[in-house]
Amino acid sequence: MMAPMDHLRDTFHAQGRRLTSQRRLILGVLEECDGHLDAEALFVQARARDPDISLATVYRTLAVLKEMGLVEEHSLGEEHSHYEAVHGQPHYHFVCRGCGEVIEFDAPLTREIARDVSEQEGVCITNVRLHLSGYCARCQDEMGARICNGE
Amino acid sequence: MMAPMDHLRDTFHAQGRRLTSQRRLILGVLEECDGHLDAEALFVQARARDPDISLATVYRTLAVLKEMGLVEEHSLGEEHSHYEAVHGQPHYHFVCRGCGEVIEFDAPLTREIARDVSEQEGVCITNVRLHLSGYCARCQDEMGARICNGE
DNA sequence: TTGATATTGAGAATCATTTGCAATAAAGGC
DNA sequence: GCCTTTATTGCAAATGATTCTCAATATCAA
Repeated sequence: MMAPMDHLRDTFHAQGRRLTSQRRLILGVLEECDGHLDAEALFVQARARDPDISLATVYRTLAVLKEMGLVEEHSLGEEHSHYEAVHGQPHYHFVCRGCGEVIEFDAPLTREIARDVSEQEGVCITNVRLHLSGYCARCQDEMGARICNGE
Repeated sequence: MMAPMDHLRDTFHAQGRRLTSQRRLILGVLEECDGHLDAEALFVQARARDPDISLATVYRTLAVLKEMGLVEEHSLGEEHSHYEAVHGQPHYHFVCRGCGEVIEFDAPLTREIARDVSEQEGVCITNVRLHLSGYCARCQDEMGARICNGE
């Protein structure tokens, strides 16, 4: 049971890669739980459906998917990386320092910034990452709405 | 030989911390070579002046300085962290994927973005990180100015 | 000077991620 | 379908960055 024309397989073949059940699975998990999973969480999810899959394969597959542009890697919480299936619109992240919640948003102004920097510095920009952190509404309540402007 | 009023010492004492020769040294190195050193490079520089200093101390000191707001940590090249002494103006980074050069710039528009997101999502933002990557002018020349909009 | 304790150096420990290698399984040709 | 080639996998060992343990040391207040 697979799509009439197997895009995915073709995408892989176009680069001399093979579409394996593990790769399909990992990409699938990443698309369903569309949040921002780290390698370990992804591994757990994947292993639920294929008990034999290995963590090394998760990492290797993530590297491949990233190289193919199907997945993005984020260094959100400072520590280890999180991965997310690429869907379309560019978007950025806010991470709550309290509870870790991730909020995605778009900010058209970044394109303007990129253009400015590109002109002023003579560089060409292939990637923009904007990462805000602070406290979400809920966490602000819980702590009495103080804080809000220091670090 | 130290400043008439030893600000630094006071800053440390105000937080129940001690100002040691190692801490002074590390902060010094970080301020002189004002680039973006990683822990290892910093360690090498520091050891040139104090052969007994340990890598663990470098990490510990960086953590302390970061906590005190005297130093910022960046995850520039994806891999390991780089550190930079905080001077004043907020600023962001462009990293060349070719040669690794880091260009700093300011972008007042980020404040606008932060304000927007803050309002729309009800969050409070304590930190903004903007990280551009691409190819610097030199690297573009070397590769024939192609590329410039993929990845 | 002295005592209390924050900090250090050295090395072991940890964590995330990568790699070597033999076994396995896609894709292509028959 | 059956074979062949070789990309991919699983496992375990290796790596690299960072953190921790602990006894020894140095800073600072009294």
